[in-house]
Amino acid sequence: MSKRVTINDVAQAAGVSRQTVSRALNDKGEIDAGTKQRVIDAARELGYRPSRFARGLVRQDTTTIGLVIPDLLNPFFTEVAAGALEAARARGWHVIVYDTADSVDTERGTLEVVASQVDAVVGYFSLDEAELDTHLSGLPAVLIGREHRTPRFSSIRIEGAAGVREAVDHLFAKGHRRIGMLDYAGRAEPSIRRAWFADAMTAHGLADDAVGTAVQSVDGGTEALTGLLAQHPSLTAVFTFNDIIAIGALRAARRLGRTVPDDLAVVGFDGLQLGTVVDPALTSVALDTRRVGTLAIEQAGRLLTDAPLLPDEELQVNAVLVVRESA
Amino acid sequence: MSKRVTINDVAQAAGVSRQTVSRALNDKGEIDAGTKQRVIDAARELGYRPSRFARGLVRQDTTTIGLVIPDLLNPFFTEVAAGALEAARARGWHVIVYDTADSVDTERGTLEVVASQVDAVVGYFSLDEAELDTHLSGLPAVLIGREHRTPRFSSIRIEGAAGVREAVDHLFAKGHRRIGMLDYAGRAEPSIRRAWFADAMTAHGLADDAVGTAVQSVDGGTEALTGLLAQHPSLTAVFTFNDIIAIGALRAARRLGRTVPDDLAVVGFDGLQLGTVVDPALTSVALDTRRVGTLAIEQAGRLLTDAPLLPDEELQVNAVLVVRESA
DNA sequence: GCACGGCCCGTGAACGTTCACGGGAACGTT
DNA sequence: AACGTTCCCGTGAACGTTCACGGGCCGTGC
Repeated sequence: MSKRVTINDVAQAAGVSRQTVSRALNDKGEIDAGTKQRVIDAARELGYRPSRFARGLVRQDTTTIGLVIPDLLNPFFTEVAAGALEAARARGWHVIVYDTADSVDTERGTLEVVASQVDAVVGYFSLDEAELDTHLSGLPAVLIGREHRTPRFSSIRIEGAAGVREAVDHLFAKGHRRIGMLDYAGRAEPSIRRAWFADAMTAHGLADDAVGTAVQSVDGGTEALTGLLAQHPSLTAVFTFNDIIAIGALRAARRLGRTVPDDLAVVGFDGLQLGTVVDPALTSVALDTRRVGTLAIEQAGRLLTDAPLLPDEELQVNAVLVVRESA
Repeated sequence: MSKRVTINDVAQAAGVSRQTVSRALNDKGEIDAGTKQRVIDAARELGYRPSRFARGLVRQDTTTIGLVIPDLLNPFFTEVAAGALEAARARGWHVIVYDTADSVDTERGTLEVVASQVDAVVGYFSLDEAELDTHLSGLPAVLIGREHRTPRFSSIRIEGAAGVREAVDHLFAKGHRRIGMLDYAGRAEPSIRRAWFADAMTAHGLADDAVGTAVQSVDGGTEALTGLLAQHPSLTAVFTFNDIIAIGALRAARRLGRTVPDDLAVVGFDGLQLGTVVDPALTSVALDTRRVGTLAIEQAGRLLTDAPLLPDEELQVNAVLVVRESA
């Protein structure tokens, strides 16, 4: 690792001072066209690249955001990340992406280093707020898809009660009376989406007794629906925790000889682009994932400056039913 | 924006010197347990976070890589990005991701700023090497999926001739004689994959005359196959530029009443995970996308240190046929 | 002839942290 | 009593850049 080329090396090579080199390379003006060219040539000749650290130290302008997600290959997080990247690019900000590989330990590890690398952090975290706080040591943070309990944090809420209600309304209107659900198997307690579904069912006076759980994968959805239908053969429709599981359910239905949506209606959650490539296209309670990412970045920006924070009601993304083909 | 809390503020609050604060916060040792705790408390009290710029200036250890891709929502790039993130995490490196939104102007814009933010850059670029060079001003760079012409750059090659040959062999063995192709419509000249296909076809003495082009989307694939089959109804198999287009082709076949693979075999390229969620699962000439990302990061690391670069033959990812259900 | 303004360039200082070094106090050893 | 060790802590310097300021030179106007 040879010695670094500094601005002084360029200055010496061009026969001028530091400041003149700085002026030439930053289009500052107050410099003769001839010497400017001479400096530029010298810089290129020596392979000079300014140190981002030295530059960042004196001008406090560049902002870098950390984006922490459990798994970039999960299409939901991909879409959120894309939204965040777009919003950041519009502001000229930089985004360092951390994939925690669905591991709590990896999450801890990244949190440890993220605090010293970015100006604010945004993302999906699984740790509780107390531990987050100790790891982040005061770093501004925006939690996505999860309520914050302490004023220490800010968060982007996902509100799906109305959307799920819409979905059940839709199924009910189509004549469905036996509707099951495939919940997420990853946590101990039932999900909030499960609660939304229960509310919508009881609102219609329907029995809410056919519920299975699926792990987070297409295969998980396939297995889960197969099991659920074995237990409850009379089901004519099923609502799933998310689109990935729904796509697995689609496959299970086909393998069981049930055509969708005639023999079995399927409604997912998230509204991923992925739902449009399968056949039949997936009906889903859709989230504006791009907006989730955008909001998170926006709020992070507010935290970074003295600008007023986004009001609570804007920090919410509402899911709406998108009817495609599967229901 | 209130004044920044510096290490001196903490030192003053704790009644010690800079250095002692530094020792306490970095677990350096040579410090009394009591004062260490006192410093930590004072730091937390004041909300002190060390400046990454000042720190980076003096210890030259943290490395940051820029990853430039045209579109994170394109599953191929998502997988490459995931591979790169994983490799970077294993090394303790940070990755700033830039999505150029499939726009050459955006690519120019990011190249302009990327040089001053990262230690090396890796990714898919559409600009020619000359322009890349002027924008990057000496920044180490690894080009993915594209040959480098000048020693200025390094690159990761994608070699698919053998894999495509495998695919055609497979189709031939299954009795297919009329095999078409859907090439990429985005560029003026035919793609290299088109050439690989042509070679494989002539090797079997088959006519290579049924070729259409598709834009980069599922819908594009659907339209393109519909058109191709209208022109060449006798086709019994089709090879596509990539999996996205293939999935569109799958849908077109179904709409035309052709069951896959019996009435029409479909073979894609890339081997995306996405190909396993559609039905029938997509047979594809598969790339190890994770390895593409990993290699790029590895080579970037070599460029950054004095370690010897990866030999040419290792900088290549070979596609192999993965037979699933569609052919 | 002199003052003044514009153009071009250089010098000290500052940004906030870590490194290298030195030094005092307490303790034990001879 | 003198000396060496260990433990703990502080001070100058350095990292590489930009900012604020000052100053020389040349041309212009009165």
